[in-house]
Amino acid sequence: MSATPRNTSRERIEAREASILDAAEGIFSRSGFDGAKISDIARAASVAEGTVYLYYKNKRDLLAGVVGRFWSQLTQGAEDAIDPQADAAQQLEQLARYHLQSILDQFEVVSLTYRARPQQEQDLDQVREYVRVFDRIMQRGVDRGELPTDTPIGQLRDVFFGTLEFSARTLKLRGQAYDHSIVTNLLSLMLGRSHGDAGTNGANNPSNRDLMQRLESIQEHLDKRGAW
Amino acid sequence: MSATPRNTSRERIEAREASILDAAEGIFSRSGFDGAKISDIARAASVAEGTVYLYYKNKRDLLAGVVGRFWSQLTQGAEDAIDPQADAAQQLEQLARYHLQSILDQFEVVSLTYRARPQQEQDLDQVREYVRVFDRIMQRGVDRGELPTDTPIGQLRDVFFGTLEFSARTLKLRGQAYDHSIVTNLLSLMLGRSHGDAGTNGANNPSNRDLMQRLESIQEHLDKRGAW
DNA sequence: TACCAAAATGATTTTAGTTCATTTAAACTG
DNA sequence: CAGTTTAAATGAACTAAAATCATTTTGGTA
Repeated sequence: MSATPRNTSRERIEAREASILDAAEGIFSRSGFDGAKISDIARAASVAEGTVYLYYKNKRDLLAGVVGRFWSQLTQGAEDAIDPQADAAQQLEQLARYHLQSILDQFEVVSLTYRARPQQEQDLDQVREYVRVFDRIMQRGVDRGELPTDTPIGQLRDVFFGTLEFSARTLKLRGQAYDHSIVTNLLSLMLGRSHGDAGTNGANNPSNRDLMQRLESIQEHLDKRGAW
Repeated sequence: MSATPRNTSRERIEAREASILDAAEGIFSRSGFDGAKISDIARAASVAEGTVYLYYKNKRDLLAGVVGRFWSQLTQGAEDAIDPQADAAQQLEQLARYHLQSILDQFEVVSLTYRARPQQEQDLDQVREYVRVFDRIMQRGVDRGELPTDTPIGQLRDVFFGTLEFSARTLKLRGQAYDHSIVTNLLSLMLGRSHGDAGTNGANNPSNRDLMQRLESIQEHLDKRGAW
């Protein structure tokens, strides 16, 4: 036996790292960064305190590991949640629902993201990768002609994620649960009106597009429910 | 003389408290919460370490003081930046410009806000007060008929502040400065194309307004019946 | 079985937040 | 103004927790 031991060994090590991450995620989420003690995390992971430092060079780094894994998993989940056949608007709605639901479910971990930050920029790599899911949807929409060619993807990205995150905070603060109207309203803002530089007020009437979009979404909902 | 000594005494104490806050703001901004040492802050404020604890019961509380002062000052500045005579759209633009500029200028302090959070909710009082500046503008706009009566102020608040904050992060990340197009695009999203410096706001097509109002009343009707 | 290298351990060291007995300064009184 | 009281400030000492490292254990290999 030559390959198997190497494998099992690596598997064992990876399992141990994962169990440390799991423990850290739990303790960090429950107690926050400052409140979490390495000794608690070590105990929860069933390892000695020193062992934690074999895998992560300090507490910050451990937090970065937890946060990084969260965003990686979020990227994976987002790609699963999006129907490749759907058009840009539908995909955007799928992403928005998935995103809002996820950050509500794991609000504490999301909050921890902002602690990992200040200097170390490479901690954000997984966040950047996640954000690219949005960019791809938008770019594809532009390429297919479903969105205007001058769509400011970069700015809309901040509208999209910024709004969803602040909405999630508001919901948490008020002890409220997922609210689909947030997604619907956000999408109608983003897609319902034409964008581009302010000042060049339109040749086409955006209000009409807005109304039409709204009507269609209402009809769609009612059709599904057989409400007529 | 009875009043004067009391006064000077209080002034001296307030000055000392302010100098501790100034020192803390500087050190926290430069080193982050974890990196900042009380000993550094005390030295920067020219007081002994123990003195810091006469004014703030612990490091967290000191951070809350720094963050709270920032938001209070932001509220004051916002009220100064807004022309009471202007209409809702103009005031919103003034607030947006002021807000984006301020959080860019003091990005590190804003970031620290999210560390003060987890449990102690009353730390957010000053943030809530600041947010009310937005709410008042919007409510006044609705009351004056400049905005639709069913304007979802609460949701737009998250769009407004969420977008601006994420935009600021993006700018910081890319080392870019204040970009006015962010504000104009955000406002045209929030208020529709009727906003803008070109002034071609067309005095609101009345038939569209009628249509929209009709739509909203349909939606309201369906909402009551739980048809969604 | 013996050996080696990698992994794990936890007692020890280090660091930084917090406390508190003491000192210093300010305010009040007769 | 001297004496007394009260408040403010100090920094050495204490404490908790992060990080280190000499030692032990484990697992694979010959």
